[in-house]
Amino acid sequence: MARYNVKETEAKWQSTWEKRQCFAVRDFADKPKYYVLEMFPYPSGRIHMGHVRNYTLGDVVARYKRARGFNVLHPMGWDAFGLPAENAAIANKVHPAKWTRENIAAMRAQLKTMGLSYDWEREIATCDPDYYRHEQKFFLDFIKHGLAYRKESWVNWDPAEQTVLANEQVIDGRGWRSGAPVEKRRLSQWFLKITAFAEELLDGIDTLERWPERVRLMQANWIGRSEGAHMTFALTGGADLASASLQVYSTRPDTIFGASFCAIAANHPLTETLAAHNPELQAFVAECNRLGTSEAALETAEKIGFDTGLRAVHPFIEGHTLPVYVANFILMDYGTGAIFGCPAHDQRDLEFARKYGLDITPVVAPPEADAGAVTIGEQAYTGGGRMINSDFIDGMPVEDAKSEIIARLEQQGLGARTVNYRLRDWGVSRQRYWGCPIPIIHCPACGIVPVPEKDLPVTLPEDVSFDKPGNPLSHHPTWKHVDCPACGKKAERETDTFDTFFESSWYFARFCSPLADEPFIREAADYWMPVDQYIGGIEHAVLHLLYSRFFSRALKRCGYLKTEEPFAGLLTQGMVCHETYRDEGGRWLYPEETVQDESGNIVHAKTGRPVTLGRSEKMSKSKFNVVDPAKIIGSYGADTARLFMLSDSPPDRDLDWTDAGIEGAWRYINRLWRLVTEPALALPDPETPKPAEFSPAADAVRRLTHKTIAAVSEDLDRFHFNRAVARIRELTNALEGLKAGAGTDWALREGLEAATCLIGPMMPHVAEELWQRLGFTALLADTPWPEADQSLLADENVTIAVQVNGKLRGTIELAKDAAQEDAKAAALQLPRVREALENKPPRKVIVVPNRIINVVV
RNA sequence: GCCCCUGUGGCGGAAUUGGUAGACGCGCUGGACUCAAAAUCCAGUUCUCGCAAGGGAGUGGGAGUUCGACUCUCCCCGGGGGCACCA
Repeated sequence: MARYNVKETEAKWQSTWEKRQCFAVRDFADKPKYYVLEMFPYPSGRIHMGHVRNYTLGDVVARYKRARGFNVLHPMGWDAFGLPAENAAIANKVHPAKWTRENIAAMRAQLKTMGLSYDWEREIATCDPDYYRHEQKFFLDFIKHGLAYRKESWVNWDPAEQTVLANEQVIDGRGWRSGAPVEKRRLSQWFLKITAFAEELLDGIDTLERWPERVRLMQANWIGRSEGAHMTFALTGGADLASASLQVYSTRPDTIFGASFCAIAANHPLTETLAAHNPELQAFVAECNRLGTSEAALETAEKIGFDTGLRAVHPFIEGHTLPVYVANFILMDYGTGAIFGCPAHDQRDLEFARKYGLDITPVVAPPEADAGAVTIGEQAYTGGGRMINSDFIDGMPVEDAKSEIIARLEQQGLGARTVNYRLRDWGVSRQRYWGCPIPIIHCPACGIVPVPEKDLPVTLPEDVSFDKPGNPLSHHPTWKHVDCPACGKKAERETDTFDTFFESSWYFARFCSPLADEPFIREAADYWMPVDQYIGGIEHAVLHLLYSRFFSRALKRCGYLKTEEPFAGLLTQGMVCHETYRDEGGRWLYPEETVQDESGNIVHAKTGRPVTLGRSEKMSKSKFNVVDPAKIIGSYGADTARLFMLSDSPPDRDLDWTDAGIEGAWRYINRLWRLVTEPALALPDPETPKPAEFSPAADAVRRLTHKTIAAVSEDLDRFHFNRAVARIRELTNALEGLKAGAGTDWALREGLEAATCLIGPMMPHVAEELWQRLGFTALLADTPWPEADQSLLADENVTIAVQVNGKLRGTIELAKDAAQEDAKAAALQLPRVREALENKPPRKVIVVPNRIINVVV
């Protein structure tokens, strides 16, 4: 029999599935719906191993659920706007649209070689005006509903990408893609009011039971809810500011009697007012801006302040005022950008107070401390206890004191209980060409004028030049010049485009009706949403996943959808890693550049110089450790790559790529192939009736077959793909060992059918081929999942472990559910148990039915 | 600094949730087939003492609960990740 021909077989079944439209899905059916989605790719031009892993996981789920009788939606599309297209345009003089289209075509072809069960009729690309015109409409709706607004503010400017970034896109003070240190700039920008849903987004996390705990935690931390109070201090000391007041936010209003100063941010409005005629303060503010808030800067930066000369009036101590500083450690965009400092109970305030010689008054006595002898050394005390030195709240526990202070503030009209969030609104303006144009016109007379709906979409001009730095849209000779829709006079288009996360925040809902004129066909969206299982990388734990949760709520408020949580289940896959090599100078080397010398050391192939084998790291071009999926699929086939991706690690853990692992997967495919095409026993026809008798060996194999069906089903339900593979291999091993005997040929056939069905979602091509060779005319892709025969799941006999004092001393075979007394007697008869007992009766015998017996001597 | 995850053979990983630790795979060792190699097949493979039968140790380290702990509790150590002048 011929060797398994991968190329021919995989191509054959891919075209058969396509011809028969096996995976085209219709809205609505008697069957329950199941929507499985993998995070759609950016069309970089080539798939990488991360894609292979992601789409393999999704495809196993899709094919499995389909076999289990679900109406499965499994679509694919392209997150097609983004900076790499513009960079390619600058570097290679190719238009971003052309570059993107070509990349999509190349990647689609590559994905098709993987044998993925997508409904390609639902394919979408976000750079298509038929896609992005809808988000222009959404944006106009958001403005109407108060969910989008424009404001001038300090923003994160990425000097490398020449654009603004959202807070979520700044990692350790650097741009998330460029890695360039982010600068602060003051710009007028569009924002989406994600903060309007802060509470809902936080509460909603509790309903996401099928999300990984750590993603839920990361989102909760990002939203960052805290409870405290706003309080207002009257200001004195500045002639023209006599009537002004200062609002601060504190989570510790209870410590107000320990307050010794107030501090405001360098970019606080009050600071700006004061600095207007104060060059010294201007210099100080410049210094603060220069230092920035990057991690490195913060670790070394000293807390510095500038005494404004203003005094803040203490709300509860008659005649007492506090100095007001501008301080570098106060953030304008958290709380109110102003605080009162209580040095005894806040580490930052303590450091600041020490530097400027301010009072340090303890007002909380730790539970174990003597109230009279509380002193503060190097560490501020942030724990609980009872209030001291605090007038009317003396003696109260901290929590009661908070309530009491807030009550008094409210009585006096000086403050209120407040919930504060770390979350800030999502800045969506980008100074880039390759994105969705923001449908706004700036009119000198009318101001900001939304593009009327009848004029949508605002499409990107094709004839752009990337010769000049900056946004080609602003350089375009005609595009931005329009008449104001309101007054008809000359006006200018907004030249900013949306953050590309805008596109990925709703594509999952678009897949429900991808060709519709309107954004969503309501019935289709209501039927398919939410996504039952979403699969992708952990790197989007906050960014994309939080934006999408917000977007669903915003679209609901605007009347488009009813779903609040777009993703009911989330699987975050681990990275694909590969070993790395470096030469003596620490430069990365390709694995091919290294060889083993006679003594087994790894050396440079050309120079013979020593090479160090680094740890396995995420595949990346810069580390020279990338393996191209196209090469693997080309030589071993998609099934091999898929099996390896599934069998070596659980999906949420990092996966180590090894050539040996791929070889192992390839070997297994060939074993299975031989087992079906050259069986040791002649296989009966599919319709052959079940024999009346089975030899013990045949019976054992049948039991294993049905146990495997049950166990693999459960494994797939829980995404334990590596265990599922192990179990199917176990079954294969047993089938290989089957010798002639009563009913063995029938049992072999039954086992082979089961193994083929069970491995089908993971290795669809070879399974489809084997299914045909087993004599079936229907496609495996259309075949229902096998059912385990319940009567074969339970064993007749069980092996019971026998321990003496917790140590294994032997096993006994007994009928299942044998009487405890019999089991005990049998255990005590074991020679090694009798030895241990030395003719004395045991002190105690613990019998766990069908499992273990422990004799205590 | 705070929060989370994680630690099991030479390696990736299993272990019915407190009941025979190491399934399955990789690698390695020996053997068969072959002129030879590849492929394939068979046997073995946690460590340690022993010719063997068998004994001892063993899930990062230490204590504890239990007849029995990879699993539960407490302390410590290593690795990874998230957040971070957040008032």
